[in-house]
Amino acid sequence: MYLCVMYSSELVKGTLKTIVLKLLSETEKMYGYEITQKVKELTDSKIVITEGALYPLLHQLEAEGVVTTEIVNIGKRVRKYYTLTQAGNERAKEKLYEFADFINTMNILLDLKPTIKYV
Amino acid sequence: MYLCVMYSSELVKGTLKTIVLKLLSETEKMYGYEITQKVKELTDSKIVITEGALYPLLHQLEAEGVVTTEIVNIGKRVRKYYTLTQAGNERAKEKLYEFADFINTMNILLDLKPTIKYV
DNA sequence: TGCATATACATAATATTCTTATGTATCTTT
DNA sequence: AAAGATACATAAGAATATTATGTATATGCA
Repeated sequence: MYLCVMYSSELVKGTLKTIVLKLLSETEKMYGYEITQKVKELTDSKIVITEGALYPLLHQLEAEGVVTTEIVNIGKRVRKYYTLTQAGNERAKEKLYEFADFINTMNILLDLKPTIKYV
Repeated sequence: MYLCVMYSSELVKGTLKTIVLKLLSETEKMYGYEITQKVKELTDSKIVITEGALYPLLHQLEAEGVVTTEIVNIGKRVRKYYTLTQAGNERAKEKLYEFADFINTMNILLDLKPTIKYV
């Protein structure tokens, strides 16, 4: 038994679509399980996407024409790859811009200071 | 009729409690309507808190012992002031810290810069 | 070799949290 | 005098997530 420091679910809730679109926008094609693992890895398990949240979202994105799918057989198992459409790429950009703007507004509201990062 | 550029409701959803606690932590006491106006003002109407969301939250916070209330008569009208308890101040700090950390994680995940430092 | 864990999809029941609508009432501005 | 602002409150409904469940294959290890 170990302590997993995750964020309160409310916080993460509204950002799932943004996260998924961003990942798809830079990786050409990904499948559902891969997305969950990538997010887990990149966030050091601070954000964990559940399947019950992800799959319905992916289906919704497909219905909206934001992504197209491609089913690939891996041995006897099936993988469903998702690729952004052109409209999907636009959607991803919009979502990212909106989120960045939202963070700026929240910084003002909550009085958080950005720090300069020297790499 | 004018165009109000607000964020998608999903985004704002999870942050209401954090916003309210932050405002209360720096203003000693506030009433509901005042909170809605303050947020509207500070965010240039980009974030608008609805009463249907705020009042139930305030009642919940009171039930949890995070705030205490004080009813004040203004003429023939009634105002209900909310003040953070000591536990409420702790809660506010926690929520702010969590949000700052969350933003940092999202920045890494979405590849946005710079990072936010909560002091 | 068998059992646990990981991979990989999916959906249903439930919970949470918000929007929208409605209700009451007073105060202020035009 | 009417419209809009102030000030509270709650209920119905929508959206989006959690939790639980189901199916099936693949892999690691004891």
